[in-house]
Amino acid sequence: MSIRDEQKEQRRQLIIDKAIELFAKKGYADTKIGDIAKAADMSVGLMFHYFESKEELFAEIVRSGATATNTPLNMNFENPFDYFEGFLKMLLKYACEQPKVLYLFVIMSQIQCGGVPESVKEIAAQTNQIDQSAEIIEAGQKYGYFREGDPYLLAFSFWSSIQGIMTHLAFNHQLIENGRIPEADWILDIIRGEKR
Amino acid sequence: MSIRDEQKEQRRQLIIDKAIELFAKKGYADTKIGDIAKAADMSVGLMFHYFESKEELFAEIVRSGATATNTPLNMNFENPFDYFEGFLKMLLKYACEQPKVLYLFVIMSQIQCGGVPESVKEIAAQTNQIDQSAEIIEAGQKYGYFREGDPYLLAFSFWSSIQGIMTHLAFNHQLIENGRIPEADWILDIIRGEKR
DNA sequence: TATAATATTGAATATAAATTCAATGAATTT
DNA sequence: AAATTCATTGAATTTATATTCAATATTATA
Repeated sequence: MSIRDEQKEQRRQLIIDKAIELFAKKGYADTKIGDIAKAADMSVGLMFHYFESKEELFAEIVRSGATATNTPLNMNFENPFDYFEGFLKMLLKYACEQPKVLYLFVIMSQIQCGGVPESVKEIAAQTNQIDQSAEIIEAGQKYGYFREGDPYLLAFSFWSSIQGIMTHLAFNHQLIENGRIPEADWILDIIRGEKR
Repeated sequence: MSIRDEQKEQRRQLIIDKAIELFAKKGYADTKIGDIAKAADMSVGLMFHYFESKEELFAEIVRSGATATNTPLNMNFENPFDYFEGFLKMLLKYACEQPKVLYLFVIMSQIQCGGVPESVKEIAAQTNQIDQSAEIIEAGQKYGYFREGDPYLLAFSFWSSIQGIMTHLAFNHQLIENGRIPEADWILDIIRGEKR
């Protein structure tokens, strides 16, 4: 790759990093291209040299967010409850090691909000954690791995709590600066069944 | 009140009702004045005869939402955990009796989203359930009424779950058409301490 | 019925933000 | 160093909506 290509790549990455921070803090609708340009210290017009549109920039971020929030999925588990337990632990570890992941998590949790283009909502819908979790919970309830109740609501509650933690950590960075991974086992009690 | 005043009031209420439904379904940013006008079967221009602006219409709805979601607060309780238990039960009963409350709940949960004017966020901030609950939880943890853990996160999780239920009910009306109030005691386990 | 007040419309205007573009500067290649 | 390609800017354009307004219809009051 030529020097110019490398610099272009770095510049793109700079824009993406600044955009991630702004989108996480203010949401898609309230983050103006001008805000991102200012944060990346360049003119508004130049943004369009690097990205086709605000929507496409956001879409790229959401794609990487979908990957990041699914990363812990590549793991083995004995039973479905252990799967959630392992997922949660890995997620927290991963997020604390790479604070950018925290921002991505916040962004992913905002996608169903107003002002977000339909095309981006579709990207996120493909990796919808809640629906996937609800299926696993429904199947596991028969064996007592999970408590009784509407599987969708249990999954929703579980993921909302994770998002709450992630958002909390994202904007209270001092909580993880010592490298300790926050305690969050209580989240598992939301779904825990009597066999667990 | 004159006939005209009454009709004006009814027309305002019609707009508000249609707007509540649309705001709940699509969010503030994605609901255009034209959408509301169409739903209320009137011209866009006429909307401004009844409401100063889209923002003011929304603000009025949010104000009524703040009242509605706080209504169950007027009650007695023995200890702080019972307070949450009673609140939850009353809320569910109230919401199922008046389905409009469900929409208001959905709207209240969207206010921190992007595209919502600052002035409206401030209205909602005044009745912030999470912060209020966090204080109660923190105080009650000393006596074992609530589980250990970050009080803010516990409160966040508790309220997220309630919002999940409310949203679920709002858009799956058949779940309450038989008049039965849905079972949701598991939400209390999120915050329950060993003394409860 | 005549007059005044209010309701309603559709077209014109305002606004804010994204996007395009022509011109310029800087770097790379020949 | 001349020519070519890419980076950058700031100003002009577009676009999508909210908002205003002059004109008209409807209803209430005298």
